[in-house]
Amino acid sequence: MEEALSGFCIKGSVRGNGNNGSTGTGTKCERWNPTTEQVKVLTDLFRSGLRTPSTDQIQKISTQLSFYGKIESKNVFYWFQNHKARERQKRRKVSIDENDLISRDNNKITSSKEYFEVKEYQLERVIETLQLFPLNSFDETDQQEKFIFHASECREISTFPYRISAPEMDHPPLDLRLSFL
Amino acid sequence: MEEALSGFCIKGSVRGNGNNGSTGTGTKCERWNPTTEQVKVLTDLFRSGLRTPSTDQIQKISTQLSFYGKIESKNVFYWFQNHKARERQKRRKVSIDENDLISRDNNKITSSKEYFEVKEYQLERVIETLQLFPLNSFDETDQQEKFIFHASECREISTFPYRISAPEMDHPPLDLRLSFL
DNA sequence: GTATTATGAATGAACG
DNA sequence: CGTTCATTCATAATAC
Repeated sequence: MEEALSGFCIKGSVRGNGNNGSTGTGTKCERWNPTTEQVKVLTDLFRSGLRTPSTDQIQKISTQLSFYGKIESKNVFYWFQNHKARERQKRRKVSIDENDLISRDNNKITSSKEYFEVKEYQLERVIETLQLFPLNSFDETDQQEKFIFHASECREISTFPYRISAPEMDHPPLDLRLSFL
Repeated sequence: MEEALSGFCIKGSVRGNGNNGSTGTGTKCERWNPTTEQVKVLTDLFRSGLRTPSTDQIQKISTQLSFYGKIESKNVFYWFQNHKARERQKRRKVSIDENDLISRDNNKITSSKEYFEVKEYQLERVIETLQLFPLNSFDETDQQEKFIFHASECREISTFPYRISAPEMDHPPLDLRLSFL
């Protein structure tokens, strides 16, 4: 793969007050580019029910996939994270889109336009072909679906959950003379 | 100060009062997007040893950082939580990726691939005399903001956000027999 | 060559 | 606190 050495990320953070510091670092960060075989294996694993592989699993997968090309554990990690997230995202969108037609009488919403992938079937936990992980590989219980509807937006937490009133003092005296502290 | 070079960041980050005014169901409350300065200050505080700021400190920090842009106490709180957690995670897992490749040939590959490892900024010097705004008298001089500043450019962070602590035996048989492939 | 899409990577927010 | 979710950013790949 040729290197189009032009990849310098510009995180143009435009803000009212923002003054982007110097970002003139042409750091070339190359991201992992999975091979076809790697993607295939990962996809199969995913379809087999693996959603959130453990560290151990990730390492094993990474090791195996390294045979097909350069890869790191983090790539596997991210891959699963993204894949899972995007599947949900897609399902959610479809669901919302079809939300008008659905009737409470039939819970089958297979009329989605993208159900090809969305359906994904309820992977059963019996994947003999993937004996790689004898452990609780598929304990994700993704079907649980977690009804975190969050109002679709984002919860506006007025009082955020931190209550550090306790004299934790896990940090040194910290002179923190920040002129304000 | 030159202006933000990039015209990107289309994410209409209205940093007003969360009033996006998105027509329709646009009740989207965006998440905090720290400015470069804010990140810098927070990073400095963290590097100075602050790990779990008290409520009071959070308040003060937030107040000060609000000068650079919209920010809330909860943002500061979360920032420290995330930063601390991720630092730890990164450190726990380092180069297990190579661990497998380098077979037990007693041949330590140390610079063959991009499987770099942790940046290893073992600072954590707990500077008691921290100054929030390092005008120029910041104690440390070495590890300034080489790579830890992953907010404005290509972050070449190698480690990934999940812990791997398993002593991990060499490399077991690995029954990844995806025969169906 | 430019616009769009797909997706790797990053991180704020929040859960358990 | 460690882990997970959701959203966003950046870029390789691809369409136009």
